[in-house]
Amino acid sequence: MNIATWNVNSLKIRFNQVLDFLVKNNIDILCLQETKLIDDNFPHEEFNRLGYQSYCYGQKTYNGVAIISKYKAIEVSYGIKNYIDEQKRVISITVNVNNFDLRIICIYCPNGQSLESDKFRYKMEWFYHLNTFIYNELENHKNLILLGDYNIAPSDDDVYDTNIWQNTILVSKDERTAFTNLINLGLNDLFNKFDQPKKSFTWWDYRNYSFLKNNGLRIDHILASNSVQSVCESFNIDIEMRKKERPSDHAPVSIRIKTI
DNA sequence: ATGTCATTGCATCAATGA
Repeated sequence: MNIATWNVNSLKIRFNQVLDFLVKNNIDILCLQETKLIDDNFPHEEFNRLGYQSYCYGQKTYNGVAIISKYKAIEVSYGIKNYIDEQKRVISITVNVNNFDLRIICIYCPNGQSLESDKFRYKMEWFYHLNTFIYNELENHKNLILLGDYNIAPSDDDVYDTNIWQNTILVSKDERTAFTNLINLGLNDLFNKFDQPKKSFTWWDYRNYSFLKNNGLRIDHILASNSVQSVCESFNIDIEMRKKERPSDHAPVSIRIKTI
């Protein structure tokens, strides 16, 4: 079973690339971020035609998340439970595959802009509520995967230049603590389960030929509970999609898990 | 490297967010 996450930076613009990615990689479940589509405009029929169900939680202009799945969801939930947030950043589904209940949570974490900004305070508040939410989700779902754009590079290995990326947004101590706090709930960063090339990144700024120079950050992550980690067979960052014409600034990240 | 890209509103570009 192949499960992926991708910040597409507008599903409208990236639609054909998404279809291509799904088919070429035989993706079973894809989590999307920054769809930038209201739910009325979501292309459910087109995904249907390829054999996928789709679940969306979007808004105009900004944010927006969705899950595309070959398996029909037995449960769908929107947002972070008990946290009122106008920004559409979280959607979760449960699927049942061969009597294996799998909880998939797709997240688009706030960027935070700069450490002094109101947006940073919102980011920290948001992660606090996400943590409580995931704690509760883990109580109810043993097999859980949390995928998406975290807007946090967890360690200095996850940035191309530690001189530039030091005590700034995406790498600050507080943000890294928020990431560690999620791990401490009983999750594993599946990137670390396998040997990875040095300088593996998932996002490159559109500016300054960043991708050409591999000036990137690893901010898109797949975290999984122990039971899911134990059946995970591979982890891949698909940088080919970042090489396409008119690409997203993020590359898709995917895993393969043994279906029980 | 604040030298790109996507969206919106009312415009044939500026403002905003990432």
